[in-house]
Amino acid sequence: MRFMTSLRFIDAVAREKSIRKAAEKLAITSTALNRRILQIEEEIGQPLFERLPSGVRLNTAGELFVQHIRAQQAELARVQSQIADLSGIRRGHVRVACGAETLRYFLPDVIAGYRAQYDAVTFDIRRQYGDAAEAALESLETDLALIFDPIRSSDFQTMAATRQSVYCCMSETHELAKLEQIRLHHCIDVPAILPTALSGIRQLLNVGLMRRNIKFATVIETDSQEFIHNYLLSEQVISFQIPIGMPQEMVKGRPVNGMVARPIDITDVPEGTLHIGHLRGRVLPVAAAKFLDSIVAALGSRFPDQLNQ
Amino acid sequence: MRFMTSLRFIDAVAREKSIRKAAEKLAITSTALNRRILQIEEEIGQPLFERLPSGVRLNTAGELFVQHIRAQQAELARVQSQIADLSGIRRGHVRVACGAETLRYFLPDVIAGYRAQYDAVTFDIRRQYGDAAEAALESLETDLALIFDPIRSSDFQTMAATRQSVYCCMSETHELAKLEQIRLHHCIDVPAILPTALSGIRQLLNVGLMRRNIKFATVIETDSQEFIHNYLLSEQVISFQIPIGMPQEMVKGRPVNGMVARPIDITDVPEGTLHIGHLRGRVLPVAAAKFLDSIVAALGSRFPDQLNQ
DNA sequence: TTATAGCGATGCGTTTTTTGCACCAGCCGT
DNA sequence: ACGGCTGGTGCAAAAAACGCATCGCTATAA
Repeated sequence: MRFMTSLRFIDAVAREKSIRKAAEKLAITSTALNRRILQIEEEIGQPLFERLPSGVRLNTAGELFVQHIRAQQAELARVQSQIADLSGIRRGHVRVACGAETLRYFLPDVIAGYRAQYDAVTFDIRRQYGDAAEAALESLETDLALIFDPIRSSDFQTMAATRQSVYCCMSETHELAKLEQIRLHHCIDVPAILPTALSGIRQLLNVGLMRRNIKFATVIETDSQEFIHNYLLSEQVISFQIPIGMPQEMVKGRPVNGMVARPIDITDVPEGTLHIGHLRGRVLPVAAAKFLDSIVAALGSRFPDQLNQ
Repeated sequence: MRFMTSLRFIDAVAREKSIRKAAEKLAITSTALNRRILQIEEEIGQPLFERLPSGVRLNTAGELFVQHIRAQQAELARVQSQIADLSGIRRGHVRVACGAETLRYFLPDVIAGYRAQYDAVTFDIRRQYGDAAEAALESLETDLALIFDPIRSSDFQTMAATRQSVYCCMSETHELAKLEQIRLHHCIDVPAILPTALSGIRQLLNVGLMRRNIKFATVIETDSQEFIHNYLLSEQVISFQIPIGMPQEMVKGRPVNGMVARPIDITDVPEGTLHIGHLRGRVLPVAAAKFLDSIVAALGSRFPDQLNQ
């Protein structure tokens, strides 16, 4: 969009906090970028950036203006999506921020189903922890967020939510696999591989550990679900997951690829809530809104009991 | 604002429904304008205008896009106003649509008082009947509207309102001036000069006339309050006005410049309501918001009893 | 029917704007 | 004091926007 160029440039400089760095990313020279900024500042009537020896920084006016730019970009995307929508072929781009839990099975399924119907829609999927996802919503970098507890910002508007209890995952040959249900005290001194402290699952576990005054024998802490998944097959360790992060067969207690899941007593580890939503007050582009519908529908068919809307 | 040029151009073409006419207004050639439009259409990916032999007309996509442009312009104005505001000197531009009633004494007073404090704020005052004023709000051509009954659109958000009863105005030598209060039947066969049927006052009068089955001896119908005002001194006719359209002395019954006002019994002609407000859901520019405060304050001091907020 | 006037679209030469290169001045950490 | 970084500026080249003349089309009038 030609007429957005100068605005995009300002946004880029605000993000990079440096004209030269932004220029590099934008594939133009710093002089051209510099002059565009000076021109806009002149039109506004006052500077938008503070000039520091090490770069630039938004001043208050710039803060306001950049906020406007981002809102404007999101609005334009929405209108474009709306326009594309009425030509029959649904086009568009949907940006989703989500935790690792939904990334493995749930989102690929939903997206594949959606794209089977509307293949002109493209996606941008970012794995982000709750607070970062909320920040991305507010800066309009993303349209939708799937956040597993907790929600901090009041600007997050939940469109659907489902209660999820924590399961213990392990090789089917693991000792604990013989139990139908796991209590936390079973896990004492059992080697465990845990997600990082930012993860919602980890925070729920911490609640239980604090309550029972138990410590895990944490052998590995990682933010990679991929790694956890693979490591379970290599060593007799336990890990933790919520139903949406597992194949449906596995939730039912049956082994999948040599691994099984056993529910943890919810008196030990409380349930958490997976929230699906967007920035409060925002009108989503058509494609994003329809995709949100798909997510809600998929959630409803997977967890018919726990769904809150 | 440089980056808004193409968007302004499209807005202009949409309004003029003709590229050549719009080009003339914008002081460029039709070819330049035509090419800008073709370029934007290409970027959008589909035409925004239908080409007719007699000009152009927005198609559905164009409708959506122009709507976005106008919202964007209003937003930009708001942000600019907000930015100017934090530099201390309050700058800005306020656009007001109002009926003739408030145009004579009320608005000049309020604006003069406001500008005494903030002389960098400029105004655009348009006299418009209620429905046109509401349309101007919706197309974002105006920020505030002062509408004397009735309000039709649910998109009008009333920020203050005051009840106004109709007065009969005439030369102080007129026979009816001897009465303290006028009943409609007093006016039978008395030559009268009336505002047009679109005026709120006229509509209230019509209610009374219908109810009592009375007809005025309408000698002149005009939309010019100026004319009415001057004509009252030239011939023994009556006219009608609401308190906000008269000097405060006159409302109290005392003659001003050889003219007097007498209240009409409200059982004959019902009271009307003067609404002050803006488009629902809109965030006003700082200057407009502050000016709205001024209006509400002025209304409160003039009509302390009837003010509703 | 032809003639005409008005509309948007297009080719081409000209003007204006934007860009890139080279360089300057200022600040910081070494 | 110095090298390396920052944003800002003069000048020439490249790119975009513009205006003129003209085309094809359609509706209206003669």
